[in-house]
Amino acid sequence: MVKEYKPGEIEPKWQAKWEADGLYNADINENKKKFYALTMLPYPSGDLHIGHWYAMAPSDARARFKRMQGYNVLFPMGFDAFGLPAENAAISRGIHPQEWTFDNIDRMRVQLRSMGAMIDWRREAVSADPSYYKWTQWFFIQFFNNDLAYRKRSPVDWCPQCNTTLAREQVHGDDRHCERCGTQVIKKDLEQWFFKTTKYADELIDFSQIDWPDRVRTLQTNWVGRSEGADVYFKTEEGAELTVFTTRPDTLWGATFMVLAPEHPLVDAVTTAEQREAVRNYQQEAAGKTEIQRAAADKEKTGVFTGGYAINPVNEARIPIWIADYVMMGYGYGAIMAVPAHDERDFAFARQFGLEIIPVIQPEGENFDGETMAEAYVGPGMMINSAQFNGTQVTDDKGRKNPGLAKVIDWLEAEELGKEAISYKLRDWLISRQRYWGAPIPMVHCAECGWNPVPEEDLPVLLPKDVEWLPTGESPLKLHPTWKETTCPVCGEPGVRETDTMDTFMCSSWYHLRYLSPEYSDGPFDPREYDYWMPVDVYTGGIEHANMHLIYTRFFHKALRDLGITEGHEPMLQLRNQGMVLGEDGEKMSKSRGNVVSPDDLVNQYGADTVRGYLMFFARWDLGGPWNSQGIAGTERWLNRVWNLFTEESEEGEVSPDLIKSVKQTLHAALDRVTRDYERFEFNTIISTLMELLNTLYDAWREGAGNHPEWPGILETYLLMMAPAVPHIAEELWTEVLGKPYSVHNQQWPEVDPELLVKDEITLIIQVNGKLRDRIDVPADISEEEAEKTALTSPGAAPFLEGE
RNA sequence: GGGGCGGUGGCGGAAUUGGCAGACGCAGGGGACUUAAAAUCCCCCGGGUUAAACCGUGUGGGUUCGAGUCCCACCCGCCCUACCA
Repeated sequence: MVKEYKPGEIEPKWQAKWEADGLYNADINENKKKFYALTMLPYPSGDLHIGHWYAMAPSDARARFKRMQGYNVLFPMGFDAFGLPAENAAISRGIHPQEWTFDNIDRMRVQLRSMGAMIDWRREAVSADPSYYKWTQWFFIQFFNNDLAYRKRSPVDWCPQCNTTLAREQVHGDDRHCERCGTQVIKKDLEQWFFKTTKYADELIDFSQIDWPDRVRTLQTNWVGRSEGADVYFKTEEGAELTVFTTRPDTLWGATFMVLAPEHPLVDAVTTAEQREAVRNYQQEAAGKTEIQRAAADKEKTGVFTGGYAINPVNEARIPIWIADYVMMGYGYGAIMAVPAHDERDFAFARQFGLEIIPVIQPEGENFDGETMAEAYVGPGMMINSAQFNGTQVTDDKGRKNPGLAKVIDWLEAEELGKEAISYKLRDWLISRQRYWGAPIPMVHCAECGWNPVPEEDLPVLLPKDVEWLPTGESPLKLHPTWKETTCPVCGEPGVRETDTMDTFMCSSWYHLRYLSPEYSDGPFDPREYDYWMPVDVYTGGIEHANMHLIYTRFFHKALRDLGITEGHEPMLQLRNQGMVLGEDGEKMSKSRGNVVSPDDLVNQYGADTVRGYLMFFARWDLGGPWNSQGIAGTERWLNRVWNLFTEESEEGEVSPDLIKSVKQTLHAALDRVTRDYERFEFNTIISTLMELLNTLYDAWREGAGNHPEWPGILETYLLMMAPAVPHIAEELWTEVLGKPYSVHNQQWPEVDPELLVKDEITLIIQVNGKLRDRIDVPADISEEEAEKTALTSPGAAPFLEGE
């Protein structure tokens, strides 16, 4: 009955059967524990990439493992279908974005099916579908009605290539480039829609309820950038209020000048006639160069004196006001008190322009002199030159945890000169995009009534199909002759639609909810499904979204919770990130480099199971690494050998009970390890353990173990252990070769027999002074004295024991 | 400047968390089978030695009977972030 292993035949066969049987349909079942395994949905950019497989296939294997453990597992899939590449294709190739997108989705669905994943396709959701974006718009309106969305004019990042604004998170690198096209962004002053993500800043850095990687927690914590300190109310000499934020209120007495961001609104007022020209020039220079050079790392400090003065509220000192581009309008108040003695940047600035330096913190054994200090002192010490606070000790701690700081803050509050304050780097989320292929922002502007949301019964606000594509890349929505004309939902007079669309991260912030009930029309999701499936138990995907999608979706959930739409504080309990598959040359895969590995070709050549197995095996999943096209042969050989072991006639011979026992011990040790490794996302050692175990089984089989009555049971357990990783071959061998009832994927994950984990013989490792001298097999229940005696008399160790 | 991750054979990587370093696989070498090749199977595969000793997990110290693993100091690579007051 020797059949050849032909993945090209068995894989499509089982995929079709599983689908026809609805094997992986996940329905509410109150008698079973649910498990929501979510993997990040792809953007339909063309073909499925090996990176998609790398992310999804091991996630699928783990979801299957959970299913075999008895969970009711939901493993859905969908498409993040709005976005700029579709529009670029439209401009360059004259294809409508919708056509381009949905054609790609059709192709990717086929490719995804070839993976043999346990996707419940009934739950597929596509964000560009009107039945989906209706609810994206609905969420916008909920936010607007509850003071979480607002419109504001502000300087925003603008990509001249993509012709749109970007969220702060989408601007990368030293040179402030657009994350998509790499073009340097410029600042534009525009009226845009924002979400109040900052309202949740503190909650977003609280990870106490979720099991997320340290790396992501750190990234998000840094991104939110919480600083504790105080606001201090300075005044200009003319009496205008000029508040600053500082983390070091203890150094207030050492403030010898003040620096405003060049764009600060008070600059004009404080600038004197003599300085006006210099200030203007500097402002223009700063605005022109913007971000690019302002961010340059080791840049020399530049700045201009305004001619104006501020009064330090703690000692009435009259200090000069400068403007300099090292102070950013976007953080704090865009104004700082400069304490050159205790801040490196202020120190550099003071030395550059010959400004006064007054030390106010002194560690023991030091005697600072502002004239001669070589660098700013930022450590702890005792307050000096600080009036009634002289002698107060300040530590390294931040905020009120630092007793010295707390004392100063209390005093500032008592005297009404300032107050405790917390500042964040996190900005509100800018969601307006000047693009066509996105969910229209469902707002109407009326000269009388201002901005108002489209009534719920008029949702969705549909994208018009008949649009013209201009090579300038300007949004065709804005240029459409009639689309924006409507009536004001409040007064009924003519109104104008918002022609901007929403950032696609808005769509992906809630797709895990749409999966629950993609057909549901009474709300964004069916509450019954929500109650059963949410929260997501494990979320897998790339780490590149740490400061974007993964912050947005947490914000979204918390905001919806406060609106009574969702429950619980977090959408995803556990997060695990895979690494990246690089090209064979060690570089990032790209068409231009010609180092792209196509999963379709690999599936044609080796079959999906081999590709899945190799993706789990070839690197640590969380690290990834360069593709090695030779290495896949090892996985191919493994599956061939598995096939042969199951299909070849047994060798002649009797086998000893000892051998069978030792095989079973190896089997259960492997089972123990594979079970543990699935829990830990350590996929590479799952495959290597299975390979190792196969080698053991083959050796035993050659000695005649195949004739032993326990042999079939051993093979069954081996198949069950393989099933999550390589589902097709496991099914074929289970159903067709072993003749067991369909389906292997409905079987229980085997239990480890603890008795088989106990070895009856162990190898005694004999070390003398830490060096290996001998190894002797002894019974596992050997007594301590016996072991000691064996060790001391061992032939290997004896020569090294002389003279001890 | 700040933060994170990492450094183990020719390569990807193991090492049950302080106890046999290099599992498993790739590549390589040798052999069997074959007219031949492929496939398959067997053996070898860190350095060193006839064999041992000995050396060996980025470097230098330390703790320990014993360190890839813990502590201190440093070097290198990659990624993120950045004049954040």
